[in-house]
Parts: sequence; structure tokens; C-alpha cells
Amino acid sequence: MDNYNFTEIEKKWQKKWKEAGLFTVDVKDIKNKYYCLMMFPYPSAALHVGHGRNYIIGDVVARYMKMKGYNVLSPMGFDAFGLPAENAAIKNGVHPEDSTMKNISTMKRQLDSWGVLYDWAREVASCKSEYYKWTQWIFLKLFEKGLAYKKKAFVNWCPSCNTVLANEQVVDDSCERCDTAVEQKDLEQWFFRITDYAQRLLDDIGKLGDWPEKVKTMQRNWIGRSEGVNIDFPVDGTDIKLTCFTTRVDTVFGCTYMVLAAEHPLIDKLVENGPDKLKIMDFIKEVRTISKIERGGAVGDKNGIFTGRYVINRMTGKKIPLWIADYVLMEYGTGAVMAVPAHDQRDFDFARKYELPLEVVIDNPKESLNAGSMTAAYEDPGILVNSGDFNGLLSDTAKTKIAEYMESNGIGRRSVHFRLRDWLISRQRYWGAPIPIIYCGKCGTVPVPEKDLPVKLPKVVEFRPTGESPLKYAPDFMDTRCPACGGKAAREIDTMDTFVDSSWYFLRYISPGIDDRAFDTDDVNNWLPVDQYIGGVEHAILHLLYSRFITKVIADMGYIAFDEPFKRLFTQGMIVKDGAKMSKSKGNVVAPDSLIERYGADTVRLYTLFIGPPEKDAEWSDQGVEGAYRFIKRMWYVFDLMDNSAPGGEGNPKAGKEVICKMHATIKKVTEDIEGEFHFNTAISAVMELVNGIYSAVNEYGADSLSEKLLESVMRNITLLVAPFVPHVAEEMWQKLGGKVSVFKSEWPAYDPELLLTDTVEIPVQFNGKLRGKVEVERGLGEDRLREIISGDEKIALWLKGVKIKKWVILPDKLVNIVGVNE
RNA sequence: GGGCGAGUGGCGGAAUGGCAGACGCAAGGGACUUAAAAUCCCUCGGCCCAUAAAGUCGUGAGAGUUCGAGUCUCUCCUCGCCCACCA
Repeated sequence: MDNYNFTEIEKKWQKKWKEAGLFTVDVKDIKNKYYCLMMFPYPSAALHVGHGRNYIIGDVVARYMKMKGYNVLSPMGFDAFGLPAENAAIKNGVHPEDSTMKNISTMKRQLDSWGVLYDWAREVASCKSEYYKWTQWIFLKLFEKGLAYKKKAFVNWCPSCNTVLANEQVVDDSCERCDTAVEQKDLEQWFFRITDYAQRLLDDIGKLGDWPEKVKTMQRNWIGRSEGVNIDFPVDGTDIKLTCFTTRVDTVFGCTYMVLAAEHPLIDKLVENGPDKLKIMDFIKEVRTISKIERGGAVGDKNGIFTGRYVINRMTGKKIPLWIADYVLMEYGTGAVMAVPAHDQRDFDFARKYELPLEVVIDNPKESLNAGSMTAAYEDPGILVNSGDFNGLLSDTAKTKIAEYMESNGIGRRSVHFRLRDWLISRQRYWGAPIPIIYCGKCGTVPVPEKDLPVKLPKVVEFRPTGESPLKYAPDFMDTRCPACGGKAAREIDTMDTFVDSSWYFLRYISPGIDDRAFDTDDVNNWLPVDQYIGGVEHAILHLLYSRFITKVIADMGYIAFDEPFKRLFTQGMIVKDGAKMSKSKGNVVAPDSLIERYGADTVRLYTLFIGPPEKDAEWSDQGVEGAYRFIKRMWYVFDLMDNSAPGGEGNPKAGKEVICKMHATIKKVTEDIEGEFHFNTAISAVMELVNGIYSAVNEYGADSLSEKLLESVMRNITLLVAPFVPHVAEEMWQKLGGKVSVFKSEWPAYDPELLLTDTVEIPVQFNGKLRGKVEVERGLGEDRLREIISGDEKIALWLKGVKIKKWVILPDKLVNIVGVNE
């Protein structure tokens, strides 16, 4: 047998698969369709082995499904707009387009060298105008429906980088790149009205049966639905009513003051003629301008100021003071909070600081509360006290009763609030899809007509940050004509968040070439929802939520017939090195190229899959790679065993029986591991055991103990089983075994349940739950006979001496436990 | 503060409530070799002990359910991730 020359083998098969179009799909052929999708990557300079995990897992699934007879669509593309390219451009003076295209070609080469196959004819890159034309079209569709709108909003501003930051670039209230504290700046911004879909996005999580529970929970928390009551508080001496939202209406009798957010729109009117107006305005200014980090850095440190006004708590009839404080957020609820210091820790802290009164209205059933001696708010449910007609009720009952009372007396209304905010999609950046909007002095905000798409991103632009959108300084881009009146007009200079690009790419793969529509409705309806989506858990919230939203919007407009894009989701864990995420700055990046050169792609794939359960993080070990390499060689050299076995010989029946049994068990195990939770690590270890089994049979019973025929049949099955994991060597082995077509066009092996079973079984025998011996008996032995054999066993008998047996627990063919006491 | 995970040998990790540590890495010993690499074989949780056998302890800690618990229940500790002054 030849040596295992992985370089030659891998080159050869990669070329042949390409020529044969192994993963080329005709979308019109929808029989047995299977859409296997991996999250498309951002084109960074080079991939490391951590990135590889995603593609290798996906490739295993695609190849496995292919062998199961499915028509597998596995496309790939690039999420090519975005900040890193722009930042690199600022730093190195290379145009983002050039660096991005260069990175894409590097990545494609790396993916090829891993043996990961895609239908490359469907490749998309979000920075190409033939793609973003349709991202812009989606924007226009949302605009048409009133789902895209512009409003003033605070954006994250890094004063050091002189630029706007996306939320995800703000880490611990500081700039992700330079660690400077992020400020809030008030700018006109485009939003998508995702909040209109909050309830549906929440409800439909129920449809996502095959998503990880963890991801579903994260989405639920992010949407954050809470039920409560909007309560009106009249401001004493005015006709103004302030409305606050609460989920704890049961505590309303304990509301001893009220607090507004500093951004609350009615503040100006309320303090207009007050004596402390200037002091209050100063306070508000401070809260607004101070960066978030100082404002909320230490939770518990709350600052506020009295407005001089009082509001009426209509449940108690009492006048309570109205305050402004930095711990109330304008973005959530109504920006006004009824403060119940006895039953809310934040209100408690604030009340203690400013010596505001505290009233217990929910008593702790275990230990009565004392307003004076409380050291913390009592936030648990309890029994109502000091609450008029509602005294004695349990919190839960009181919530309903009080809400009903408020509704029938016009004090408040039941209401639902979400934490989810509208999606801010404007970026004051260059490297993104331009927002297709034109501003005309006469006609106002005018959408670019569909026929004028794409609005092309100009190539020559000064994109060094000035604090304004770089496109402002591209006159050829900026200056245009109004599509409505033909007069002079200016283009929108902001670009779109890259999450917009990635929220629909899975549709484009179906119809990559067409330029008169974003996608073909029939084809998309035939192929989607995606059967299996695979990607990192870091996208659990934003990308997946946005994709679900856009899908629903497009579905509502009638372009597609489904409203959830991904049927089944798998989120793989990160690969870390020395306990940390791989990154260039930490210097712990493991590059695949040199490993592939040294051991071959199959080895790197095998180790990546063997490293641990794929949904969990795993620590990379270069020594572990060596082990994977050894296994492949060990498998390869089974061919030598075949050469050495006696030609035409019958072999040793006992050895043969053992190997056959093991073989069927392995087929069962590998199949179940792949189809279940993608536990490739245990699937691979099962094959390792089978290969070890062959070697030990030969060791124990001699070189000719396994007939050539048997070895060949075992090898054939091993080859099929490992094909998705180590495709090149498997294809080579398959050919050597006489395979006429590709192993990936061959049928996945089936096991014979009859042959899984050995003739005899070894039964562990316990005494009082502790293992005391084992007996080897024939399979399917009756309980009486088993009891007899065990009682007669010398070793067991020692333990049963002087013992009164109370009970025999017998699991036929599996285990026996004798329960007894010493007499 | 809230949510979700996870704690098993020197390490990565296995184990439908039924033999804890599969498989692999590392380590030690041996065979082959002039030598090395590669390969093959053996040992490999702790204690007791002479290497054994037999015994005994052992899955973060403690309790519970059970004939039987790494696995189920409760309490606690530690670590990781996500969210976080969300009313």
C-alpha cells in the first residue's frame, strides 16, 4: 500500500469535485431539497481555525445530507460592508473595496483548502452594487409601508475617534477601539419600526422548535415584554397629567413621590415659573451631556432634583412631590416613574438619599415589615396593607383588582411595554449601502424611484473621520435632481447598518443572477425556510432578530409565503487558545494554512470536529492535531492488513463475529450522533474504537483471523462513515475499494439490528448498589436461571454469606442488584 | 441585580437513573532501529500496597428521593457568557 500522501490526495479530489460540480444545484429541481446555510463571514484578513469550525460543521452536514440522498444547497457569500475595512483604510490608506476584495479571495482560497464545498455560482458580496441595489429596494419597501422613518435620536459618539459608533462598538460605555468614554449626541437618524413587530417576533419564537432554548430565551429577554398599567397623575395646580407605567400596580398606595427622566418633554413647562428653574436646568444639562459611564457607572448612586411641583396620587388622594432623576430612562415606559421606596430598591436608595417618605404597603407574610428599620426594599410578593379597600389581598390578586378599579374610574389603563426599541439603521460612515433618499427644498424627503437603483457608492471619497458622513464631501454623489419636481436636490449621506445587508442574504442565494427583482418568489418559496442554519452564538440576538423581522415584513408584502426564515438553528461554540478568544492582538491565533500543509486538511477537519461537543467552547491543542493525524494513518493502513490476510481464507469466526458486531454498532452510533445534536466528537471516537477493534483482533487472533472479504466490507463502511468528516481521504479509500462513483453519491450505510447483538453478555452484579462482580451469560437468559448462576458464583457468594436477601433487582441482559442486610 | 450555561483524572472530554473516566492528548515502560523519527504493544484517578489481587475513597460542597445518583429535587460555593438603574 502507498504511503498516506495527503497533499496529493487532497489536491486531486478538490479538483475533481470542482469539475464534477458536486455541490452545484439547480433551484428548479426541488425534489428532496435541503438548504444548509452557514452565516456568511465578514471578510477579515485571514481565517483562523476558530472560524473554520463553522464551515467544517456546515460542510459535514451538507455532505452527510448529500449521502442521505438530499439535493443539498450550500451557498457562501461575504458580509462585506462594515467598519473594520474602513478603519483599516484610514490607517493604511488602502481603499476599503480593494482590501475587502483581497480578503475575499484569500478566504475563498482557505475555504477551498479545507475541502469545504459550496455552490460558488451563488456567491454574494453585500458591498457589490448588484447586491446592495436590493438592500436599497428593501429600504424603499419599508419606507413605503411607513416602517422606515427619520427622527432625532441620541447616537453614541466617540470624541477621540471623532465618529459615531454603533451600539455593538460600545463596550462598557466606552469606545471599543480606544476606550474613550462614549458621549451621546443628538442627530437626525433613520429607523426601522421593528417595535411594530415586537409582539409577533415574540409570539413566533414558539414556532422555532428546533432552535436552541438559550437563543430563544435571549430573544425573549431582548424583546422584553412586560404587562402593567399606565397611571395618570394630575399635576397639582395645573391641567397637566403625567402618565407613568408600572408593572407593580399593587404597590400604588406606597407611591410617595414621582420621578421624571431628565429628557421628559414636559419638564420645561412644569418648571417654567418655578423659583429653582435655573438650578433645575443646570441639573438636566449635566445629566444629558455627561456620558453614560459617569451617569450610570455605579449603580445605586442616583442623583435628582425637586421640581417644586406636586402630583396627586389619586388612589390615596395625597399630594406627592415631583422629582427629576438620572435613574429614570426616557427610552423605556413613559419616562415617568411612580416611586415606591418600600418595594423598589432603586426608589429606596433614592428616597434614603433625599430623605423622602417611605410607606410599607406589601407586607412580608413571613416577617412583618417596619418602615423605619428597613435596610432594603421588599420586592417580593406579599399581602396588601395600608391600601384602603384592597388590604388583605395577595399581590397578584391586587394587581388585577386595582387595575380594574383604575380602569373603571379613569385613573389608569392596562398596558404592555417592550424593551425592544426601533432599529437605528443610519451610520455616518462611508463603507455601507447608501440610503436611497433624496432631500428636495420643495418636495421634502423623496425616496429614490426603484428604476434609479442602485444608488451607487462613489469610489473616490475622503473617508477620514471628520464627525460627519464622508459622503457629504463627495459632491458628485451629494448633488442630484429631485425625482419628483426635477429641481436641485441633495442625497441622503448616511449609509445603512450592515445588519440590514445580512438580514436578507439567504433569499438572494436562491436567485443570485437576476437583476430585475431581489429574488424569484417561486424559487424562494420552494427552498425556504432554511433547513439548517449554522453560526456563532454571538449573533443570537441582533442578526437573527433582524432577519426574522425583515422576513416578516417581506412576507406581509406578499413577496414570500413564509414568515420565519430559519427552521433549525445550530450555534457552535468558540475555539479558544490559552483560555482566550483568538485575536491578532493577543498573538494566539492558530492559522490553518501551515497546519494543512503539515498534516493535510482532513487532519485539521478531524481534529476540529473531535475537539469537543460543537455547541461548546473548546481549547485548541496543537498536540491534539497530531492525534487526529495518527488516526487517519491508522485507518489508511488497514489496507495493509487486507494485503496480509490470507486470500480467500475464512478467518477466525469469533474474531469475525466481534468485528461485525462492532461495525453495526458503529454505524448506528455515528448516524445517531450526526442526526441528533451534531455530536461529531463521539461519532468519531466510535469509528476510532472500530478501527482499534480491527487491530486488536489481528493482534489477538493473528494476521489471517479476519478474512479479506470481511476486512473489505468493514473498510467500506468505515469509509462511508468518515466521509463527511475527512472527505479527501475517504474519497481516495472509496476508489481503492472499487467505488465507481464518488463516495458522496453513494448511500449512507445502514445497520442490521440483528447483528448488533453478541451471543453472550457480561452482566455486572451489584450488592446493595455496589459492583461486586460480573457474570458472563448467554443473551436473553431468564431471571430464575440468572439468579441461580449468580448465587453459584464464587465471588458473589462471598458477599452473600450471612446475608438476608430482601430483593433482587434484575434488568435482563444489563444488570443485577442484590439488596440485602447482614444478619 | 436579572437570565442562561458549566463545574468529572495531569489535559480535551465520554456516560437513555444502572460497570464513572469511552475516545484522544500528555506521561511512563517495552518492541523494532547502529541511532532518531515513524509505527506497534503494555501501564496510566487517589489511598492501601510489592507491580498485583482484594479492599477502600472518588464526578465543586451539603442534604434528599431511589434497590441504585455524575445524571433527578432542594440549599450553597465557584467560574463563564449575555443583558443590565427596564419602573
